[in-house]
Amino acid sequence: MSNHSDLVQHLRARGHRLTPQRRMVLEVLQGSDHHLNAETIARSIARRYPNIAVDPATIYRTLKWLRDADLVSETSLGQNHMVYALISHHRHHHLVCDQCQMVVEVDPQILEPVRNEIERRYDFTPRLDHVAIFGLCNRCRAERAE
Amino acid sequence: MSNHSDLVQHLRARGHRLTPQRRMVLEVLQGSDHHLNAETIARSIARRYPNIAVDPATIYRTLKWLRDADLVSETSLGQNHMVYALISHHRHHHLVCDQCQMVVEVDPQILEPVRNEIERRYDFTPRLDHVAIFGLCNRCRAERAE
DNA sequence: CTACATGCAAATCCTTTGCATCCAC
DNA sequence: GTGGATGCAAAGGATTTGCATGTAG
Repeated sequence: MSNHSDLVQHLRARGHRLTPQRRMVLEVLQGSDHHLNAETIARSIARRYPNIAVDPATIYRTLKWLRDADLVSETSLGQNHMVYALISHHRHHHLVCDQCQMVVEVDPQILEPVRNEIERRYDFTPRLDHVAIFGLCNRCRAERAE
Repeated sequence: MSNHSDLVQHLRARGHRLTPQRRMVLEVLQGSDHHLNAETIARSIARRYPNIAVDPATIYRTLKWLRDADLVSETSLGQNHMVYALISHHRHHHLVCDQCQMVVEVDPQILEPVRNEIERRYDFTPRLDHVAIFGLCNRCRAERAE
């Protein structure tokens, strides 16, 4: 389920109302393969439809609605805002630099051994879909070494 | 370096000024082995010293100062606030159940392979001192299966 | 003494909410 | 037609900042 009409159908089938605003937010999320915050989504819509402005409150309400429908992930990358992405997109984790806030996407495979260990040793099912790992990037590490 | 006077010495040696407020924040952080947010720290101080109130702005400034001195970690656990903890050599990770909030402590060794991979493949130094992994515990998983 | 830390209040940023109006179904 | 969605403005919570005052060194 990755294209627009599939998603629309899925939502309709669950009795959700499909407004132009909701379609536009979905469209932006589908057009991006990385995480977006509410403001970025609003700007994307404004750029694509220069004569339309969707209210921030509506963006936020739409995102919560999509999150509650399990279609969108809501993640904190340690910045002062949440970021959102369609769940149907490939899993990926993030390295976030404590100092310069740079974000690097990480091969999801890297956490598979951890998943297995946690399931085996602790009988716990970890939700490792979007994990943020904080630390220092190479540039900032070098900078500090001085 | 885990007791109060050691920390104080360390900071003094670096030319930092040690005020009563800073000592109190340090004291609270040393008295807790889990992550605290600014408000909780303020309340702890108020409880311990009923006639003193440290301004929130001072708490935040102190925490940034300790973070910049690499004595305290500043982490986002996906809530709307940051949490802080002394960077100690006693690492511990936690499994947190999304449903029943149960918390289990996890062998820190479990993340060592991840640390190595991240350092090797991404030239990034992860700060894996207090990682929270969310998911479902065995009880809640069984409950959902019904 | 002096540079730096504090308290206080106001400002900021992201996000949520109340309410009248609007529109998808 | 009607319940749910929108826009607007105002409220909210966490955090930051400006500035006068206080104090650690």
